[in-house]
Amino acid sequence: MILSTKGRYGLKAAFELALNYGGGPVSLKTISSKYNISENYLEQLLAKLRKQGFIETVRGVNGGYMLARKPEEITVGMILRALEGEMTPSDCLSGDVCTRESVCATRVIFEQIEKGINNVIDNTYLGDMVRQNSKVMQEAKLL
Amino acid sequence: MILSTKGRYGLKAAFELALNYGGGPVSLKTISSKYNISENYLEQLLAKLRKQGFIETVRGVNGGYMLARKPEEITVGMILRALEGEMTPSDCLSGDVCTRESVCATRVIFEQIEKGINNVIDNTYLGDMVRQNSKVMQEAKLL
DNA sequence: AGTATACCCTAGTAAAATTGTCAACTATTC
DNA sequence: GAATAGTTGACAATTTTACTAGGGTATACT
Repeated sequence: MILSTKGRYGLKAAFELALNYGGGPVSLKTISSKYNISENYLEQLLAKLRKQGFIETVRGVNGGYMLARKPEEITVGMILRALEGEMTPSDCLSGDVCTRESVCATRVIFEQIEKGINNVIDNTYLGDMVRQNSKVMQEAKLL
Repeated sequence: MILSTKGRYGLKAAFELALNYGGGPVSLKTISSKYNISENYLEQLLAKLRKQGFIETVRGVNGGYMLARKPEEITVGMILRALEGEMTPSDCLSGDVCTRESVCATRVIFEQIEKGINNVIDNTYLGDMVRQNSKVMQEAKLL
């Protein structure tokens, strides 16, 4: 599995906040019970997103989490990288040693895989996900 | 890191065998010293590739490993999957539970990431890597 | 003021994955 | 039969993952 629960849970939570964008804070309990994720664990993931400026919090009664920016300004890649670290298939792309000589050919592959992934996650915004979702929900209603 | 050393080392070894395709077996020692990989560890990776029919072995003096098929018939994806298992970003794509309702939107992303990766690894053959490599080596010579 | 709610932060931890190592064994060649 | 080379299974160190536990702090409401 390429993504750990960090990325998967965190993206779900971020999406939930995007769904509720503009409607006040959403509590941890609400999210964790809706997606069936451990409350304390999710809290740690959301803390990471907060420290990196993607979400804001309101403490106290009726408090909770909310996106710090518009859903149209946050990409899936930003969320995943904040939680999982850089999405690179090989450290040989992180500019270390690379003895060249034949290794190069595998390096090219790693670069292409990386591009393939980035192409998706850097071009999809939380706002896109919300739109996509409402479309799916509408279609479901027609059945 | 998306790929563990299994996939990275294994792909390098497979590439080395592709380079030597048609020229008799290559010993474990040769590969492991060239790429600076633990001999015993690489052995386990090559065993996986052998059990899945991608490489063949010759025991005894002058023995070693060789591709079981032409480099033009083996994709990077075959090698990576043999070593790493299915390349999926989320188990929700492996047809388990998926409670629907909003989760769907994240599922769509996971599918797209998967497609992005597969598009690269299933369309690149070891033969392509060999050609790419000889091109790079030629250019290097000109300098 | 007091209490309940909800986020904040740190530490610990069991299980799994990763990344190997070791050693005895079998097959082949010279 | 000695040297080379792959085969196999057991084991082990380290790291990561996925949590759990629990005390602290801010806010709202009565």
